[in-house]
Amino acid sequence: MEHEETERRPHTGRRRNEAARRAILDAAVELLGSADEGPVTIDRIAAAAGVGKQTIYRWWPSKGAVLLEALGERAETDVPAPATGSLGGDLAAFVAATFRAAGNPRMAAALRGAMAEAQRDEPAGEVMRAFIARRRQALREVFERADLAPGADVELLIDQVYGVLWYRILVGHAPLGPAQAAELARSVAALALGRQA
Amino acid sequence: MEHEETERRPHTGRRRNEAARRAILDAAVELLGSADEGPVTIDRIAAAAGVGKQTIYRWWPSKGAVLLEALGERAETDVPAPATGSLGGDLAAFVAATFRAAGNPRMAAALRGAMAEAQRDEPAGEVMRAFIARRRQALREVFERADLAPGADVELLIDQVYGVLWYRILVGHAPLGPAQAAELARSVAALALGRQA
Amino acid sequence: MEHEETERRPHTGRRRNEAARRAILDAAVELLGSADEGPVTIDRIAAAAGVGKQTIYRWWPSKGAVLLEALGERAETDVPAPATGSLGGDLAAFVAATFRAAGNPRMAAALRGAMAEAQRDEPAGEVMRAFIARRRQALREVFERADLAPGADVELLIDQVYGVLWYRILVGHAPLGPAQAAELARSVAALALGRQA
Amino acid sequence: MEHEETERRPHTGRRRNEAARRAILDAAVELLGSADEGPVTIDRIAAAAGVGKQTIYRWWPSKGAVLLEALGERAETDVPAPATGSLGGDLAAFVAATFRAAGNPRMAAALRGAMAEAQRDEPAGEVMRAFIARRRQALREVFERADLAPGADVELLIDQVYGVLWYRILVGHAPLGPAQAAELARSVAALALGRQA
DNA sequence: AAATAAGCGAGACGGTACGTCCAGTCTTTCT
DNA sequence: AGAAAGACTGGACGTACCGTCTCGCTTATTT
Repeated sequence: MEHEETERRPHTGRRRNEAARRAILDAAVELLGSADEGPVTIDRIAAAAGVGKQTIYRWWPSKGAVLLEALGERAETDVPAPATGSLGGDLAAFVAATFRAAGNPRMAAALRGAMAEAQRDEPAGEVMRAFIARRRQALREVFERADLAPGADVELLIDQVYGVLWYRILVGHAPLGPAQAAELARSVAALALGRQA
Repeated sequence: MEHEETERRPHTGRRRNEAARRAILDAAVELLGSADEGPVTIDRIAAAAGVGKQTIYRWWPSKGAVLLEALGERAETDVPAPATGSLGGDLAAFVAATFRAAGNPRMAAALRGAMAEAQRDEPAGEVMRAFIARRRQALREVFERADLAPGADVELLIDQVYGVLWYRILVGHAPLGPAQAAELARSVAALALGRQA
Repeated sequence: MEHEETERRPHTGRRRNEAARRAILDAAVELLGSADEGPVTIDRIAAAAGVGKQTIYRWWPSKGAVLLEALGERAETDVPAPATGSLGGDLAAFVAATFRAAGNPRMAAALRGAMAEAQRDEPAGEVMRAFIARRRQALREVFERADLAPGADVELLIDQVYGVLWYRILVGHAPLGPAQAAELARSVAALALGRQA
Repeated sequence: MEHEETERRPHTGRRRNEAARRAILDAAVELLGSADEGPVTIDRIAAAAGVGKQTIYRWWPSKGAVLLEALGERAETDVPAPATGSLGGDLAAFVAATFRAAGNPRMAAALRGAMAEAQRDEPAGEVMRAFIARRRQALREVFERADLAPGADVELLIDQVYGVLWYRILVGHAPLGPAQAAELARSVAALALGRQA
């Protein structure tokens, strides 16, 4: 945890806050991922980030909000928008990247903790909804590029992709591998295009 | 403990008080549902049930386990197995009943709380998996009565039904009304039968 | 307690099990003595005696009462009344025997626990006062056999013997050896006889 | 973490709240004294002091330690060191003040509870020994000012004063009035000076 | 011999207090 | 003025005992 952060952010007063903000988010993701070492507490995030607790509460309203913002940043970079030219291809690429990111055990643990937090903590719930909305928008754009069957309900299609993903993350009854991603993409593409799965 | 000394002394001492068990489960659902009055604590469940805390901990490993067992019982009675003669009809009936039960604000609050609990508490997670497995089995039987398209993946179909349901319960971005139930049922039936949605 | 309401129904049913009573008292002393293995609880006494808890509560009003009765029996046999012919000799013998009994680490632990119990539990307090009174009476007889100085206050002399003993048992700031016994006996004898210590 | 940076950083962070410390000790004595209203619990001390439980456990190892520290402070002020010029006078004054303080029913109840606590709780026992040692030292100074008989054992004399006191507090078989104090002082002075009582 | 009365070991029960842990806030000191 | 350190209130947690209350069984007395 306490690597030599020596040169930057030695703790001087004044507006040196951006480095602290980064350290907090990084520590949060780090701790969320390594779930075996006990629960993720604010004290532990602060200690890992080399930061006072008050510095966390200055910028985020609650523990859950920190965790979700940390995850949001991560997801953004892990799932780039694909453009293969066909809905089937785009969907396959998108779902595969999403499953790959979420299938990482540390990330899965983080998402589970974040979703649990969002159920209890209203500020965290808000951050979760924003996070979810951004992810849905990314997938929506995939569908909007395509020539969908008449009557296809894009919101339901999005729900079917993310619903299956979250359901599996939270319950853990099925793996999140490439094969599962492909099959889900195929199934949803069939619904979208009005063709046989 | 339970090695087979069967023949002698099958049980000594006072028996488990079934009335207390019922009171605990009922109080748990009751409190989970009325989430606005602060968090659901073991002390409050015990007080509401007129029971000592130890009596709860004697029979359940954690708070979450109590809540989930309570929910499991409730779900069992709220969603009877349908038999309309067609997959479309059965599925429509099943999903409608499920959405109706889960759409009840108290039940939804209870399910959200229980799923959150399951993420943090390993014993609760186990009970949640058992609960989920029972619900999946009920839906599986609906599919197994029908003449599915070759290559239809029943487990994925089940995931799509419950995935969408849980995703909406937990994120709250879409209602759980009869119209939504019907549309989801139609969509999954199309996948199952290999026909156009 | 259950005196003879004689005429009707002299006694039906199973009789009190004397072996159980003995086992309970023995287990109590045993556990009181071995203080290192955690606190002496009713459950542990019952288990050690091979007896149900109810059997203890049928015959004693509280935990403390059991412990004190157990100790009382023990003390009775450990300190026989001496008769050396002189107050100095009798007192020396009596105090020496008392110190020897109370100096046994197991016995000391038992006495400490019993006195603590007596402070919190009224029934135990009563048993303690009875126990104390019997011990005082034994010592009083030693003084009454002697030719005391005029104005010697026997009750105060008794207090000085047992006061020093209990004080040292409870606080543990000084040993309870033969030398200490002899010195205390000499000091009190001097007071009693109105001579120089 | 804590390598020897000794020289710098004498203390960071919020300081111990002295007002809270006082409130806790005062509440403890207050509750100990009014023993009729049920047992003295940590929760009740905390509530009466307007303090979180953790603040108590941060500074004292157990309930008994709190009670004893509270009593120690009280005793210090209740029994000032006398200086009448003679051992008999000093002793009479000291014992009278001590009996008066301990004879107060609230104080007596508090002392009984504290001694009981000290028997069960090792940390409390330690605090009790420190308390006892301070009281003994105060009395020892009375003796050391005087011209004692050769061979007088000061420690035994102290034991005889406090032994009788504690014995009567704990067993309750005799009052703690001025007459009793005077008689005890006279008796111990006689032993100390080697004269007739 | 059957009926009736306890006593018994086992162990679940309602309660109460314990001591621990975290969240989120407040305060002190250092830079 | 802003940050780290860390004490603060509050409140839930899960554990430990107490003393009571059944169970199913055994042992004695009465009919």
